[in-house]
Amino acid sequence: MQLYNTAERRKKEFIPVTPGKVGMYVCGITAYDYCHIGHARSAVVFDVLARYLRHKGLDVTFVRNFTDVDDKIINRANQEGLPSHEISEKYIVAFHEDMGRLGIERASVEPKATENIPEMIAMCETLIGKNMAYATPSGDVYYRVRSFKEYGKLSGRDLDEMQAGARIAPGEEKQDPLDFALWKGAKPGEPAWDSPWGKGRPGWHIECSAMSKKYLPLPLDIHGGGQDLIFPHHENEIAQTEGCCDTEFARYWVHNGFVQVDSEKMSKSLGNFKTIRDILESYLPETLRWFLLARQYRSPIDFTGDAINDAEKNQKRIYEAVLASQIELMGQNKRSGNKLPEDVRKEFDAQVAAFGAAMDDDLNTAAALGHIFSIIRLISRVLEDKTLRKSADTPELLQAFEGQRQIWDRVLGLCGQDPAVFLADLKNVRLKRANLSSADIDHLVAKRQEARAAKDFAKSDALRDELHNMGVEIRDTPQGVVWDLL
RNA sequence: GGCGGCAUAGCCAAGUGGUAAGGCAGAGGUCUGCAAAACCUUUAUCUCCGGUUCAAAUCCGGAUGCCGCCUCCA
Repeated sequence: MQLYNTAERRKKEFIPVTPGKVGMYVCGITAYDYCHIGHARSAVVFDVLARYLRHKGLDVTFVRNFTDVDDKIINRANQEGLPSHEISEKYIVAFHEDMGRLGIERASVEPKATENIPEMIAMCETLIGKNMAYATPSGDVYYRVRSFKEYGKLSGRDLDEMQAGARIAPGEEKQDPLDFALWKGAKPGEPAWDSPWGKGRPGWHIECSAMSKKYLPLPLDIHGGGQDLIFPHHENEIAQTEGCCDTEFARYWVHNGFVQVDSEKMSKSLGNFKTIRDILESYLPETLRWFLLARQYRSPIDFTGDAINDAEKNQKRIYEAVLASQIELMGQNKRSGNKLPEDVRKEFDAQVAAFGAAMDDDLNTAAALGHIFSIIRLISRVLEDKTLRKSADTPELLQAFEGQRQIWDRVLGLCGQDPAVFLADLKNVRLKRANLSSADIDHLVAKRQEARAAKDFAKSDALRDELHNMGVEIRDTPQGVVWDLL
């Protein structure tokens, strides 16, 4: 498959270092708040990448860390008057809850920074020994950026141009404005660990270098994260790991694009943060997942009411088709001797192939979803046509469809639920959103049925209009009346 | 100021050299007491200008607009 490598700014064939095995490291969260939709995107993207590589038969070791010691956590702890580890533990639990609902599989290893302090200290010592880092009198350790010749290669930056804008903040003891902290001497009240430089805590960047090196062989096949991490975080990781180990750090740098909300960047100041749990008050988890996969992972995506509603409509139609197909398969309908037209099966196979080609092309889930829809439409067409539906080989086609559905579930985490359950859940969440009750609607529907039975169409149509104004659509089917939300 | 990205129909969104996937919305049709749902049919020359090529949405140059990173951030 082709994968876009940020370091080279192009797609290239993905070839693991060790045939058949993939080592993948993705920067996880700093646990100081509930996860927002941006975290959800990153998690979904790399979840799908891992699932797809496994689907292709590769043995994937997926490491996703937790940063559980950091300024933001300490600030939060001070605000709430709690120890910092209680804050990080709380939000790690919340992370697992939220991501579990979104169908994110657990990583192979989920290390916490605080459980790998000795490895971080060891890396700092090695770098100091190589004269690539230095300790200061107050117990900080800084990386000497000028000592790493290739600094800037991932993000395409030039040290001399960066120099101009860089400054040393008051209180810092850097030898060069561009140097960054590997280890921070402890301030009173902060969590701290013993080190050769006194009590302190690790800098953010060294965590990922130490944990990736500990749990995976170098070079990593894939290192992932959000686009914002390219600089400085990933650039610094490269400097640390390559400076320390004299080996290439990662073969493929994969970065997901940002999520915007109503065309604006999510930020605390704008107050437009959308947490996963907020969204899941009003939408099903799989709908959010569909929304996030409906665009290529590198593009920015805009979270809007229309966009998430679109995702919901799409899923509804697909699950309805799945339901119809399963009913047909379980039924004992008499089969005619006719075969399906050749082009039906041809089209099915072509769309299945196109799905795989899309996934192989830098995980193009947006195109892949398009092909799912083409298959859905084909299946619906067969089920809609009385002759095609009864064809001798229709069950065979529907079985093949079922097989694909299972692949979509396994690879994308979509379309895998029992359709009746999904559609019932969907109806409930939409009722909740519309602030309507099922019982009230049933009552009006029953009244309309009475009028219809009495052939009082004026009254029955009036009731239907009333329901329509409430946002409820009536459908008269051979099996009786059903209603649905608009 | 430095680095990078994007610009495709009313909306969302694929497509990196050979004459524009898919979805939503819209239009027409089948079905229906009338509807609805479903199904069928249908809706674009790709921001602008110039260049390369037999051939460009796709490559190159320029213009305009939007966005991200450069400080914590998925």
